Amino acid sequence: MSEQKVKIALPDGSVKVYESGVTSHQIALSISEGLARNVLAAKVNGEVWDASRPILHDSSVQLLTWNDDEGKNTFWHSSAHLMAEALEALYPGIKFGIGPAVESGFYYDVDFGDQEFNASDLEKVEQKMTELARQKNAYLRTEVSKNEALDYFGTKGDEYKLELLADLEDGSITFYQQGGFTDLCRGPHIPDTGHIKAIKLTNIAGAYWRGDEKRKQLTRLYGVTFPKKKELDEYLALLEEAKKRDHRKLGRELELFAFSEKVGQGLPLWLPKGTELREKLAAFLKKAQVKAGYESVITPHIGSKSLYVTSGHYEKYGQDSFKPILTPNENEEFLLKPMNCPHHCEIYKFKPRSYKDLPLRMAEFGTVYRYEQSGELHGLTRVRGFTQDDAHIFCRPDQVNEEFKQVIDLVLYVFESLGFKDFVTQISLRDPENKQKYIGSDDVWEKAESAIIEATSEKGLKTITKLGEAAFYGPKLDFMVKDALNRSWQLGTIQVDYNLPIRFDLEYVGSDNQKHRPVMIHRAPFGSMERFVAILLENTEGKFPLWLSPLQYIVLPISEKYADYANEVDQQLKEGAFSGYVDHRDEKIGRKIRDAELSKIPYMMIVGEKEAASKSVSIRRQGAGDTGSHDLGALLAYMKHELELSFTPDKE
RNA sequence: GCCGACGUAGCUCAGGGGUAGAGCGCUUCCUUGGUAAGGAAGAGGUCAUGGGUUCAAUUCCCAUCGUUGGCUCCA
Repeated sequence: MSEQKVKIALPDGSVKVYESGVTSHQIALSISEGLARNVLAAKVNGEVWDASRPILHDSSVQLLTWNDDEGKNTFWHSSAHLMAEALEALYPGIKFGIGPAVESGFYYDVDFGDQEFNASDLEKVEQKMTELARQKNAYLRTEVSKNEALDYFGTKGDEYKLELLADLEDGSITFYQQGGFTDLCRGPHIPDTGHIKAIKLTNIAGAYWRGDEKRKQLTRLYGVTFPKKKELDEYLALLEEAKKRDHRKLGRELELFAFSEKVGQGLPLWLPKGTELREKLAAFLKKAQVKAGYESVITPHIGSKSLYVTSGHYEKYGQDSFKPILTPNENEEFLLKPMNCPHHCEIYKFKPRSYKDLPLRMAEFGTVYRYEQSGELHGLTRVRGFTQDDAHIFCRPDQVNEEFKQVIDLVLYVFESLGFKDFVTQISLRDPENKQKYIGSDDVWEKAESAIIEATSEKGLKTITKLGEAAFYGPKLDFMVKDALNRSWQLGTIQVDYNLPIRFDLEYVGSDNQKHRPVMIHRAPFGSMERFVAILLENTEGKFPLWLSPLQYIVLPISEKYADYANEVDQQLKEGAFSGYVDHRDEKIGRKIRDAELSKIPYMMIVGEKEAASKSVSIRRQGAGDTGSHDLGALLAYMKHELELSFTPDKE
């Protein structure tokens, strides 16, 4: 093999020979001109490279375009540089933090110094970006020494880049330059700014430098760009669509829940229909829990401060939580409960436990109160008073694995029954750099973490792992679901805890007649009723299956003449345990149908002369239009059948 | 908590230094209509709250409260 040739393996399995030093762009060009125009970067031996970077050795090459996630990523990262260039041109002397691509778009953190910048200036920046993009400036990669780099940003006076440089090793530092802007960056980048055809700067926000709230807050500018104007329009249309699924809007429209300034921030009021929905969800889970061997308990909303001193909650959160409530004369301190586990531990201690009693599975829809920072409150997803579908499993160490796997099954059953298909399972571990955030010894943490890792892998779950996301008393397996705007929320959670049993001195008598320490598994398949309902709303747009829908039917008489028959139908449905009502308004049928459709009621039953005469109803399913006339008795049987099916996943 | 934006009728929103408007909803009347909006009339607002500037503030300024997009946090 000559030194001058390289073998390039392409994803289709073909291998082609090129001159050494060939670029991905040239490879693309050898395939087709159109492809070459669209190539943004290339994956060379698994690493994303600039399309213009010479390939010197035999390699596998995957050309990346806008249709590849990595292509998009590169595109947006380059767009961040373009935005920085525009900003520097408009606001000389500003300093830059970091500017990465994110899930949909990019941002750059900027220190504007004394210069004013607000949302209304974004348009100006967009225009400048468009102007610079049209210049089709190439993104040029240069390798620099650490000293050169320090010198450049020292002269420029950008302390943020200097700080970033401090952590980098000499010999691995690259600059990228396009037009008049040079940035410290490991790349890769798209060939030139000309690819960026549609630009939208979406919002600005404060963001702490290096995510540290003790450090300076920079201005973060978010944006998104596309290679075609049409794609930007589609993206904006998608955002508009997402607004329709906003649970706060749906909660108001469907009269599910509300907030009142007078009651207080983050304290939801459940309206009758929302309560109906929530109670149906709770009943669904309770039924599954009875099958899985859980027992229900009820504990008070407050507990003596000493309970939380024992659990460690007071030490970890006492400063940031609602202050203790005092008895009037004795000044005894009570806390609003932030978690149910301490109460459940006390139930465990009610009497001596034998190894034969375990596992003990204690479930409670327990309402808890936490002082969440005001800036964090968000609709029903982040509130200060909420109800967990909580349970604690007290078991022997040899039972942890089996119990944990059974809980995974329960969570999967719940998710499946409610139609959540796109969820991510996340193993949330302790931050090894920051152990003082947690209680307990390394030894028990290792046991708990490996218990989770083993059980999830035995279940064959595809997981991601995040450090620093554990609870203070133990690691978790979290089930994350996205909202309408693609933001991830933790719903289900399962936690292994060796610590609270020690703190509460929980024991059981083993077969050896010795005292042993049980292990606790904390778990909540919904997470909280509030957040679960919120995410369910965003995922279903409020179009609930029959069994969940707060209103299951509405009877629509053609005119007031058929009111009696409508009432008769209503009565029979009520006797069949369905919830709904008759729309007796003095409106035309078209109007009644429209309103019922918009209220997302699953069954609309239209009754008029024909139906009254034949004891039938004309059925319209929400979203599906007229489905013809049906005998009332047969309909009731069908609806009951539909309910049965709903509780078994994988129907239809 | 921090940075930014916003707060006008039940809802969605327009307006703007001289004490307010639309559509929907609501009430009443007419209409008795067959599968996504029938017609008419009417009621409804201390323009979030508190200060300041001004002859005059809902409008401008400040603060507070609330909402919201992020950041940080999240038992």
